Amino acid sequence: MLQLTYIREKKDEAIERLAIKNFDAKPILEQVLELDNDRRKTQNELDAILNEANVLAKQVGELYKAGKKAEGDDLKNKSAALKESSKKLEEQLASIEKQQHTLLVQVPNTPSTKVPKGKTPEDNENVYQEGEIPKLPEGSKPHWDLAAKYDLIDFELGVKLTGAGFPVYKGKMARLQRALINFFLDRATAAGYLEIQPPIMVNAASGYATGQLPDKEGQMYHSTIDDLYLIPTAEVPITNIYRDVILKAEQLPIKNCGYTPCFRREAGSYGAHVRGLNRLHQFDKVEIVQVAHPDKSYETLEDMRNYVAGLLRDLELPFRILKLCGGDMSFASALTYDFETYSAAQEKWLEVSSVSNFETFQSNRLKLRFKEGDGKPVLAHTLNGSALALPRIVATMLENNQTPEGIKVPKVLVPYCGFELIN
RNA sequence: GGAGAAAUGGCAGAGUGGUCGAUUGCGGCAGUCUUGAAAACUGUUGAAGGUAACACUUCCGGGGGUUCGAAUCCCUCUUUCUCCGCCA
Repeated sequence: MLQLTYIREKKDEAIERLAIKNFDAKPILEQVLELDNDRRKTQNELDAILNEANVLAKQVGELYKAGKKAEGDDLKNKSAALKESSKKLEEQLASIEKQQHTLLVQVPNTPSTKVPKGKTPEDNENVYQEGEIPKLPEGSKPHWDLAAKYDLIDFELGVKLTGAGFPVYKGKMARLQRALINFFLDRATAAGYLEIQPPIMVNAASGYATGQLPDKEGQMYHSTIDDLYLIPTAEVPITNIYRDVILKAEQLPIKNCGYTPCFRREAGSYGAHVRGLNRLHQFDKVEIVQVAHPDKSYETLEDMRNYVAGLLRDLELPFRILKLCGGDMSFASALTYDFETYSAAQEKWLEVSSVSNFETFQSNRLKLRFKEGDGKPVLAHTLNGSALALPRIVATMLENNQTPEGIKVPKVLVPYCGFELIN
């Protein structure tokens, strides 16, 4: 959610920047400001009346104490009249605030000045590429065929147990999943991230604070009996740790990481391009989250970008980094880097990580602030990134590393899984 | 799941209808003393809205109510603790 003071002071800048996200903010922001004027006017009126009522109430008390009952009763009647108008104004104020909030939550975050213009993924800027695109020999297979050939992943069994998009990993593949999770967590802790094991169900308040609710309600699995949601990413519980928190400036930056399964309903996305591991309802991911000082958050973003690049390098996967254009960015992000690995048998790039700076967009809703000395609390910046999501890494790994003898395991994972070859 | 108790500022903990945004202690910050530190002493120390700055308003777990007036009384929800039951 954008900050009201920002809209008030820099409306034109906000409109201009939101245009890069192809969002026409003018009408909605003007309405917000109009409501803001109403809000302040109403608040002032209400405050004046409440003040009068407070003064009267005190006087009534004093008069009764002094034994002047008749005069006290007189003031009481006066006070009762004030109450009616204050009640009316309170209702009015609440309604204005609600309208304003409804509008505000519809406005996406303003993109950073570094964000390229554009509408579709084709307009994303390819800022970096590394690693050789492997040339696979004749007869190479996509990962779903390899999974079947070596009995690694059973998609049909998942359908029997749960439904489509809930695969069953078996034997060496299950072990490899575990190895990847441990490898990612070890790397993150070595880089200074505190490991967190959060709940994988959250309440509605958490969903609202990180922005999954209300607009993406349909994307989450919802246990209606207890009104809890299965998390779509560890970002939700880990970021919500800092909901309604005022930190000290010295505590920044805060670096947390966590492994969780992630659940996504992904309603309405079916077809050939989601075959195999490409898109699942349940998958595993290690997430990194940082809370940063506003002056440092873009440095932090570059750190996180380099960190993720290092993971892919160590896994020996060819990858590229895209700076997302305005049209392809998420609602809440100010700047996003997407990481894609090249899946040689499918002959396409697969998104494996997304690293973003949200600036104050999340912290405004979270009320996540920090204090410098005796200063006023200031909103902190939040950032997060996948480091990494497993399924597409596995897909790329299986396809790119296939040999006639079997599938080679990257060296860094061998100590974690205890084998060099899947056959 | 059943019975009882509780929820107050960073923490501990007073406050049961009137001047309480709240006694006090600890912690934090500033100062005095000291070469410096500690100790001691003095002062200061929540958040939101609002204002040029004041003023003013709101907040004592959340929501609602009674009253001229609520941290204090009532209703309701949530959470925590104790006992019992069940259980990995």
